[in-house]
Amino acid sequence: MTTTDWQERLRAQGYRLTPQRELVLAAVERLGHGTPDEILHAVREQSEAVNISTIYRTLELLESLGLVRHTHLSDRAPTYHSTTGPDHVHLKCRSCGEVTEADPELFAPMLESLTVEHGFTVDLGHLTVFGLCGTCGVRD
Amino acid sequence: MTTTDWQERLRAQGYRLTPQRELVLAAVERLGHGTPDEILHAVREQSEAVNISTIYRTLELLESLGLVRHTHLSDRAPTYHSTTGPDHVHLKCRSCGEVTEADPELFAPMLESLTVEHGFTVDLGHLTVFGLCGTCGVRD
DNA sequence: TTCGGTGCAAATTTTTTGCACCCGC
DNA sequence: GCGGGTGCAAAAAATTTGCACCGAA
Repeated sequence: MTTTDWQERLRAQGYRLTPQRELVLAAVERLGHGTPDEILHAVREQSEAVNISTIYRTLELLESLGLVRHTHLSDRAPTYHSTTGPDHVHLKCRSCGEVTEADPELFAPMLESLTVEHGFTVDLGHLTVFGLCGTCGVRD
Repeated sequence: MTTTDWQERLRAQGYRLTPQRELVLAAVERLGHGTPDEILHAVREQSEAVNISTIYRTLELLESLGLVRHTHLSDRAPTYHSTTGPDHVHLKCRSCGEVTEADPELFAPMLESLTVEHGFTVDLGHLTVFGLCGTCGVRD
């Protein structure tokens, strides 16, 4: 593979392209979504270790470049996911822990209402909706 | 004030009514919403200190009783709020940090869509929507 | 009197920082 | 070679836990 767009963008802003940065981004894309610690382990499976501090620093950089984003899929840890592919909103089941991705289109009425009622512009990419999935939520 | 409903419910489940538990609940109601640390300081203003471990343990208990709930108003800390008063969804401005409360009614179409499309039952009380408030979001 | 609850301190867990050395450009 | 980037270890934060003592019922 030749130089990609993001790699050029990285350099255009004075940053350097390092193997660690490539590994972390690749790991996030492979995982779908993961916490810093999960990303660390994913990177290790693929190659030699990258230090956890570098994971944190790299995720911060990648997020500032818009290559990854984070949301909170658990009460305790930030979860990063790649911005490659279509936007989506995360649905997290409180019972089984399953994470599904919903079409942002479903949230259009909400965005409209919040704009009209509160002048509020929603950041859908960061949104995670907690609740019960179809399997866990069945009653009677 | 005489014995309230929650106090009886507490005892009905074998728990004891302690001054710490009353202080923590009062602090949460007074603050509107706050992190464990903010609640600790709020309690201290009102009376003698309560240990931070007790704050954590008490919030967990109060949440299991349904007297308080938590959501995530910042990337890092859980924020507790009392369930007294009407339900509401939190809107958090990424720019100025302001937190506003939105009418759950505005989210009805979203709840409906997620039920239909994913069989997903939303927990609105835990929801916090990030974005830009009317003041910060104005462009041009 | 009996346990559940609290304070305290130590242990964990998660994230951030300082700094010497390394390597991309 | 220069200056940003990384590894390492120590520092900070944020929670959790073990345990002896206290006090609500």
